[in-house]
Amino acid sequence: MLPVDIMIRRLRADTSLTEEGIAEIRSLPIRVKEVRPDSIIVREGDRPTQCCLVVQGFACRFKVAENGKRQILSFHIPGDIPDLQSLFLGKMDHDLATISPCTLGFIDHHAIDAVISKHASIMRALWRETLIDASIFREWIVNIGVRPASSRLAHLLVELRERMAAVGLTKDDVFEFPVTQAELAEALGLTPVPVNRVLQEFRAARVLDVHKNTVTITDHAKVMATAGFNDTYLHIVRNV
Amino acid sequence: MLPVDIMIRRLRADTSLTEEGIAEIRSLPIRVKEVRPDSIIVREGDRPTQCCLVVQGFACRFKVAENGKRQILSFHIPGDIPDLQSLFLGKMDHDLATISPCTLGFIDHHAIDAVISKHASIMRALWRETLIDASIFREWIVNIGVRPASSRLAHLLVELRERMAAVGLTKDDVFEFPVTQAELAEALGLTPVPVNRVLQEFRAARVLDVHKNTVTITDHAKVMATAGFNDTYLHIVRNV
DNA sequence: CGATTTGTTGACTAATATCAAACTGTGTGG
DNA sequence: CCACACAGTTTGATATTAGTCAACAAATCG
Repeated sequence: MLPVDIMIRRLRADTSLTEEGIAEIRSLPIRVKEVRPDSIIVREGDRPTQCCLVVQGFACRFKVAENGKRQILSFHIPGDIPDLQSLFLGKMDHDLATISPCTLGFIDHHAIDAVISKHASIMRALWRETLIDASIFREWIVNIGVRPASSRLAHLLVELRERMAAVGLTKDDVFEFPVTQAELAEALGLTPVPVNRVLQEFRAARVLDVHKNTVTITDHAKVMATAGFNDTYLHIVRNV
Repeated sequence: MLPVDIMIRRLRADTSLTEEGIAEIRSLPIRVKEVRPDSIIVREGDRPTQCCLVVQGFACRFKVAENGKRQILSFHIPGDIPDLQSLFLGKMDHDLATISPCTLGFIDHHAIDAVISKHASIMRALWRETLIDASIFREWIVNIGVRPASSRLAHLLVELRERMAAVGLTKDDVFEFPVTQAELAEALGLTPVPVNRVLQEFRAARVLDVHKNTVTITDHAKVMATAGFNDTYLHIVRNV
């Protein structure tokens, strides 16, 4: 599979994308790079001239607050373009980093500019991606704002399951998740101790298991109920 | 001032917007409506065919979680188009409501579609607005995730001050803020009791005062420090 | 195989939530 | 103009959740 294929697999969910548009995306020049885990890709304050496509592996965006605490803002899986917003927001307001070893594809802003000017269907599909990105942030605000620790964790894991499934990266209810408990804590507005305790409860109750970089959802109904999960916010279009 | 002027005042911050584009925006058909406080404008699950411009007053977006708790996702001030995302995300994933009495302007999706297809500069300016919206969500995740109650409150109020200032709605360090303590709590992932206590501390320390729908920032330096505020995420372009 | 990171555990603390009541201010109708 | 109603704010007491600290165990990596 070519690097660009994962991007197309994602964008195809947007039915307004034409075959001509897809062909155009295929012609985008992408510089592929292998990157070690825990490497910073773009830093707060940078003015990127390119966007980064996650081809393989996990990445995340984060901010470090004035009190030194790090907040993870999002996890990114293959098919995501986590810094697409840099196309129109000159300066990065947060960092982008790898979590696991990653294959990344870099696409110049001016190349993207050229295809969106030429093909309204691509413009729409990419704009839509940034809107879904925002929708996920909203759900994270709800998650951190009003849900107790166990629901937060369940919600995050179900969200990842759904997003991984949408690009074909799940096997039933098992998916790769190379994220430490400390990172989970930073994403959920918790500390590692309660994260560990909730994970153990889930394991003991045979609800789900996070082990060896892999999430296994055992009791699907229970996880969804604990999470209070409603997938509307992911705006996933199922091609029926 | 025409309803559309507040929108233009906002979009002018985006320097890529041409005079021709501004003329085009002026020609957009806008249906103006006066709306009572605490009215729902669009509901989760709706499929809007129009966008809503806040001309006067305060609005907010929120979600109600499965446990019945309401999380306010954003506050909206004149010049904002809080449901602009509905242009490309068919179904609303949250509610939009007024907080104070509001003047709202409704613009049909197809009218917006028409101007963005015709004028790339308008497309960019509007896309950019949705990206700033997302950037503010990110900062809210940080705010709720890692900051203590007093910083959260200070941060929210400074953000509003900056955004109000950007559309000329502040008078020195005083601005209108018709939001109850209970609503503040819902926006900050807190409950009304600690919100009240923090506000009293700020008042006693002559740092800031929230009274009669008005925020008065008394000790600017102290508020900024307490908030750990860095305005990068607002992506405000100052026309020097 | 030792070094380092990650996960686990227990005891204790701190922050915020919860509950319930009282108070204040504002607007309304008699 | 006053009494009342109502929304919003303030207060105190207590409960609960999650944080902190520190030590150890297990897994992973060169």
